[in-house]
Amino acid sequence: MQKIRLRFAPSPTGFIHIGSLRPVLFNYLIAKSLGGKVILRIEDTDQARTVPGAFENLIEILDWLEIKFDEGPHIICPDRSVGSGDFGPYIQSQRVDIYKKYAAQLLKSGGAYYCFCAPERLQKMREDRQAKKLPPRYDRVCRDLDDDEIKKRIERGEKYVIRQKMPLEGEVIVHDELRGGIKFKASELEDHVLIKSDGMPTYQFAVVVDDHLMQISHVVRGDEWIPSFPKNILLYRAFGWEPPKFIHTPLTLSKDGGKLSKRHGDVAIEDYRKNGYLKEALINFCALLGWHPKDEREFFTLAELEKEFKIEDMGASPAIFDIEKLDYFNGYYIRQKPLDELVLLCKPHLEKHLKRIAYEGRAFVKIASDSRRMAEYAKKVIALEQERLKKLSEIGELTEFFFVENLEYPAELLIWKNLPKEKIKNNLEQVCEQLEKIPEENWTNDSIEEALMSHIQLKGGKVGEYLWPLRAALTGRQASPGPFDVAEVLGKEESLKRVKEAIGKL
RNA sequence: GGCCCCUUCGUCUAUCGGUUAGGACACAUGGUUCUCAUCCAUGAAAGAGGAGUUCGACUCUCCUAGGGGCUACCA
Repeated sequence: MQKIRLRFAPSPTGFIHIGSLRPVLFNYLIAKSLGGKVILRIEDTDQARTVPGAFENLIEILDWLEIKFDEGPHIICPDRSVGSGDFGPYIQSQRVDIYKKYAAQLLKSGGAYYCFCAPERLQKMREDRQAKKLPPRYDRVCRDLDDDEIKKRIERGEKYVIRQKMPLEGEVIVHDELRGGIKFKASELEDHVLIKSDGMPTYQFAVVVDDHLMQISHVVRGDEWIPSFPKNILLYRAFGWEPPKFIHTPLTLSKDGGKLSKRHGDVAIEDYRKNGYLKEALINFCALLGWHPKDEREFFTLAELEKEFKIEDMGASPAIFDIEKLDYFNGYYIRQKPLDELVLLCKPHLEKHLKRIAYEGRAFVKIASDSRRMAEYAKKVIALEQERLKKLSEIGELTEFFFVENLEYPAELLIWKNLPKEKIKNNLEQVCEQLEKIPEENWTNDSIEEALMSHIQLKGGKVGEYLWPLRAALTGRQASPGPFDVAEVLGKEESLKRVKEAIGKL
């Protein structure tokens, strides 16, 4: 039986697009669920588009997602997700000799031919044909050059490419695991370039050679490749190779149904990480785009997906990237996080925000400027906001009032349901009195709650008449965690200070 | 223009010829010791259109429409 081997084959042309998450993930999940291997191959045959650092970037982000590869380019750091393997090199620019060898084989068997047409001529030819509403395909002028002429022109130093020789008639039926047979007329196919004039292979040629040599069993790639699918299959046939199974994943579209582009928000996976999305959320969300389990569960960890993923449960229709659902998953996974882990995750975001506050020259509360107690304090603060966080990046803005000393808010914020100012003021004074009575060592949310609630009951007042002004005084906000929790974290001294400030405003 | 892919609530989707068309996000309403959030309950919300096949079609076939992709010596 054939071994299960899948590959992810990105081009190092920049960041990894969020739309590529689906092909990577599905490659990985199919391999894992079938007990196979995943290979990382770098497709850098377009030298002009290759950008420095993109490769490292790629590794870094894949690593972050915890998508590990069994084989791939050897890189220095051994702990990283990419090791090496027996089918290298895994970087296409290092495999040109291999492509040349196979191109020569095809030339000899008549599956390919030399073409000396100048790019300028081709350009013009395409324009002419387009003007005549003809498909702008290569006009095959070099298809039947005789051997002597070819030899002469090569000796003369003319530049050439090698083109694949397509059948002139008949049809090619290719098979996609998701869609079944797809029919193409051979006459619609172009004699496309296999080897460019700089000696580099085109994608079309390199994938076929590499996938065969690397013994890939399933090709999972975006469905933008379907149009060139028959050319790939014809190449396999020309070589007499057995093609792997093909699965074309549907595209991920933007909210308005178009291509996902910068105009609609972030497109790089890296940006999502920067903005406080958890990999768990990204993976869970993405897995459900085009895959669905037999039952109605919807929360899946990577490990669970590795076990449960099935090709049969995949769909072929395109999906819209709905950031609101991603946010929901993100909030869910943030709530699930153990506090210590969450603190670690929030740390860079919080620090960034506090740095900005400091830069603006605003004063911090005592505890926040005490580096010894700060960590413990921040942890308590984060605990209070955990269930309110949708993105890690929100932590700074959300918890600012815990750190800055002078809250700025209008006096009206303290008013609860049109109650007169005097009444609110009086209530806050009562609250203040009650809080004063709680000893420092007994300053916990429970005892604060008990003290205040029994007082309110005694007075026969409505809870909101006391608690809303208290909370507003402590936080300076419309919305926040509850007043007892906030008071406990703030400490007795700071809490009383804020209540008194509020009284002063009224 | 040509070729190809796709089409169930606004969104992600379940249904593999017979269902009150199910779930989730978002939305609305109510409840949970003040607000927000969480959590719970409830509600509104869908088979693009037209022909067939069939006792019966969301499900199969065809046509139309809409959306998307490809059409390079880019991937």
